[in-house]
Formats: sequence, structure tokens, C-alpha cells
Amino acid sequence: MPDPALRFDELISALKERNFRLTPQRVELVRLIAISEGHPSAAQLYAAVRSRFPTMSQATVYKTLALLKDLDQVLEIDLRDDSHYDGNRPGPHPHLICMQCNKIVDGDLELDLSSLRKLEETSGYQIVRPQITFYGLCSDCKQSR
Amino acid sequence: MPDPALRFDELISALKERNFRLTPQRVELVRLIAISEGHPSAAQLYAAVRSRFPTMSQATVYKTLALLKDLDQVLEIDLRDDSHYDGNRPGPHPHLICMQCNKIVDGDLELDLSSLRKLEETSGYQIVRPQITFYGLCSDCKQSR
DNA sequence: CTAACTGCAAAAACTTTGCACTTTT
DNA sequence: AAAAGTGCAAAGTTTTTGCAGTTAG
Repeated sequence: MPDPALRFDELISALKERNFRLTPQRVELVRLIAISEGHPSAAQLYAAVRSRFPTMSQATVYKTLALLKDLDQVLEIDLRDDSHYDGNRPGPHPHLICMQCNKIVDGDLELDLSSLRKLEETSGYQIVRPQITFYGLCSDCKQSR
Repeated sequence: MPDPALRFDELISALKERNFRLTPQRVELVRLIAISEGHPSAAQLYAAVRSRFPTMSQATVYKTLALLKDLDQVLEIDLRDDSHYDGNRPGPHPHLICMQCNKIVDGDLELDLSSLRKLEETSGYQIVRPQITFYGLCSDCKQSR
């Protein structure tokens, strides 16, 4: 994962570049995303921002996350129940999700670009965003069975 | 895709085997799944069953789909807004989804089992259900741009 | 006959939206 | 000052749940 301070600056720059305003709420959310090592949900980010900005609303969290998604600075991982966000590796990469405890970790799997290309040819689709999710059991939950 | 009639029998057998009851509503839903070439949503299936069984409820659709999922006879494709179901290829396989018109097609991409195995080793996860979704633009929507 | 299933309506949960107020630039 | 952002509450969705009544086996 990148240096949180650098990542923070990147995110702030991305907002400044396009003339989005740097409100305190927004900066705090960006800070949390930059230092997050996991894959927080909107609700978790909301709770965290709230501890410093008690007036923060969920609506603002969602709006800001949508903004950062549009800027390709944050990757949305949409699960059945809610969405989680990856602010450290915005590019597409696989995720492993524990079906029991819901823990999410990044998967280090290379996308085979040549077969992607082939898939585009045979399907006629232009692939924009691959989303690869492996549901399974994490090492902890495997054992407790 | 398999012969709809055969697929229908398979599905019915799977239910009979485990002593689930063959109610008319259930049989009709199974019939629709067996003949479906696409990837219908719960709402679409509900509407379709309803044309023959006007009393059919959404709850029953969801309950039956959950049942067929448990029996590994139907694959759930969960998208942001709703879930779609693949009753012809229950095993995991990739899907291509058009971001503009929402058309879903099956992707003919082999899962590289050896790299899956490697991923299990490095992550400690036991992978149960891979879900690979490629968001992009279908050939029609590509052109209309 | 009875365990399983259906169907209705209400509940749940996440996310979006409208709008008045506030704040950044 | 003007445009953008915030926050509240309400609305919108899909899916789940409880339960009384019905039905397949």
C-alpha cells in the first residue's frame, strides 16, 4: 500500500484539479480513505468521520464517495448488502471475501490481458471495469469448523 | 446451452430428490428458468410466472430461487441494483454486463485453476465461489456513441 | 393428516433525492 | 456574490420475514 501521506496528497490534488471544494468534512473523509488499510464500508467511514465531525451526514459520505469514484480515485466493491471502498488501489484487482466473517483482502492475481482481449473480440463487448470477487472462507473461519 | 426439456427434468429431479414439493408455482418457475436463454432477474421471473399464476407472490419467487441456489442448480449474479439468475450454467463463469443497456452475456473465459490454487495458498482463503463480472459496453452501445 | 408452501403485508437495509441553509472560493 | 456542498428527512429499491391460510404428498 502507498504511503498514506502521499496518498492523501494525491486525493486532495485530484479534487483541487477539477475545482471541487475542500470542505472540512470532505478532507476528513479523504484522510480516512488515505490511511485506511482495509476496505471500509460507507457506514464505517460515516461512523469514523462522525467522531470528528458530529454533524456529518450519510448523504455527504455517499456524495463524496461517488465523486471520488468518478475521479477514479476510489474503487467500489459492491457486495450484496452494502458497498466497500478501496482507496489505495483504485485500479481493478481481485478481492477475497470471507463468507462467514466478511473480511475482505486484496488478491494478488494478474489479469491475463491477452485472454481479456480475446474475450472482447468474441463477445463484442468493450471491457471497462473488471470486477473479480472470490467468495470463500478466510483462514480463521476455515479452522473454526 | 442445454436442451430446455432436459434442463427442466434435471431441475425437477433435483427438487424431488430432496423431497421438496412440486407446487404449480414452483414448477412454472422452474420451467421458465429451464427455457430462459438469458439471465433474468427476480422481478422478471416474477412477472413471467404471474402471467400464468396471477396469485404468485414475490416472496415465493425469492424463496424458490434461494432453494435452487442451495441445490447449486441456479447461479446468482448479484449486481448493484438487483440479482439476476443463470439457470443454465450453474457453475461459476464470467459475465459481461453492458453499463448502458444492462445486457448480460456469458463470458467464455477459462478460470486458470493453477493461479486460483496459488491465490488460495498466498491468501489463506479457501475459495468457494468465484464471481467474475466484466462491466463494459456491448457492441450495440459501443456504436451509439 | 401434517409438514411444507404460498401469499400478503410489513419490516429491513442500503442508497438516493429534494431542498433549504451554509460555506468555500 | 455565486456556485458548490452540507444535512435532514423522506422516498426509493430490492430482499427478507412473520404468520395465517392452503396444499402436496
